[in-house]
Amino acid sequence: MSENDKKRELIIESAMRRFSHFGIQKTTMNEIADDIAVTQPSLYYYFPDKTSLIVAVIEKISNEYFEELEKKLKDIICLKEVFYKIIAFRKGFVERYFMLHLTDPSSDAIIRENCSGILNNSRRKETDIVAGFIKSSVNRGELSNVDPEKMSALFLDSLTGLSMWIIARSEKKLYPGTEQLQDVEIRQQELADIFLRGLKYKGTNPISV
Amino acid sequence: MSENDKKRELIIESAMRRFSHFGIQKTTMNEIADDIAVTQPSLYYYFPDKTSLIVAVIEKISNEYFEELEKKLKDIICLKEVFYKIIAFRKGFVERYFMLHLTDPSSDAIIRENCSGILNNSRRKETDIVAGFIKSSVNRGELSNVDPEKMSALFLDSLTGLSMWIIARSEKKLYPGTEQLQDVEIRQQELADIFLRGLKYKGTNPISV
DNA sequence: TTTTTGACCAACTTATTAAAAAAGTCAAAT
DNA sequence: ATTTGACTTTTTTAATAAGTTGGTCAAAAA
Repeated sequence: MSENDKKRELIIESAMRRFSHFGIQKTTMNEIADDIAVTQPSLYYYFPDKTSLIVAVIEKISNEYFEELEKKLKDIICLKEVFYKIIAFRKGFVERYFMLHLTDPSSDAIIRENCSGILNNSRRKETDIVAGFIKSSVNRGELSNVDPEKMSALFLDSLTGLSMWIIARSEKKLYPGTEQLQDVEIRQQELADIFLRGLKYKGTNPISV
Repeated sequence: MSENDKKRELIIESAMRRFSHFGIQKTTMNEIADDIAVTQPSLYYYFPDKTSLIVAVIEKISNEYFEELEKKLKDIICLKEVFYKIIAFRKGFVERYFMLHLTDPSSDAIIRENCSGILNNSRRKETDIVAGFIKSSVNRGELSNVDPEKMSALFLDSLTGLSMWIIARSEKKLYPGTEQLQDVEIRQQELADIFLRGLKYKGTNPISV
């Protein structure tokens, strides 16, 4: 890694810290420059504008997400364990990066407009990962013959939606409280259980599908 | 119904029309007064302030919701049919009252602050209704022994969350488009199917619960 | 050549205020 | 009991001035 790249990283890391603590709007290029003891114009040597720095940060966060997630899921095959690990991991991620409002409809327009591609890719990637586990489970004969991609997307979107809705319903605060996040995790686990077990029919299926 | 009550109703109906078309903020008491050909002070004879009119409107909408919903669900016992009817009904409801942003975290503060009780009650009531159907289904031996209240709340919250998330992910417009609402319905139906059938295990359950 | 910086400008926010519009009141009329 | 004209108060909106931030550039430093 060249000196140049190192400095770039330093800038991104400082921006990441400030963005995730104060939010993007409340972070100035000068503050980031001060953090790493250079003047503000130096930043513009590495990033043409603030937007591209934001994009770089979101990209790094996305990479970090999958790096850590894949580490967590390594050597796991049990689908229930996979689901629960993802839920727990997402909780930690929300705690860390809530201020970025990455899944929030009322997020900064700048994120929606410049990072939708990254976020869409992330969603697709996570869907693919979970789909892989579902597929394995199907192949092992544990699950009925379902469309892994579709089920995966439905599961993950339902998790995200459930989280959004629970947090939206709670008193609007700057950060979701510990109990709220706890509640989100529990309800998401319940939903995971439904996905795994469903409302099992006894005997033959009385409801035509 | 007294003359007084009739006029009250007239006011509420006009407010309902304007609120659901233009939104609460963009509707003035004068416009409502004009609609029913009285002067603005007359409204204040029936409602002490705008807030109480808003509350009355939300209350009426909530009542209308359950009245129509219970009509739709009358004589239905098949749980799948119940789920699908609710999903279709909610779609129509979102179309009609989207401008009120009743489930939106970025909704008018006035709604959050004054109508949270009504909205919480509505949520509880709908949960109870669905729980009743689930209970019946359990009693008929169609479903395994689940907690109907819990399952009902989980199902409905997941539906709402999924809807929020799909609409949030789409291009932010004034109104969600027809295709988006269509997509929401389809995904919600898929989720309903999961709740009904789950990812069925073949043979004995290999995943400990 | 690569990187950094002081000095600068332009674009965007925030604060302030004035004007307009809305909410809300009340005594008198119906 | 209900409605209204005339009114006051509160809230929004519009305009604009002051300050901040994003962004540029030629020259200096490494």
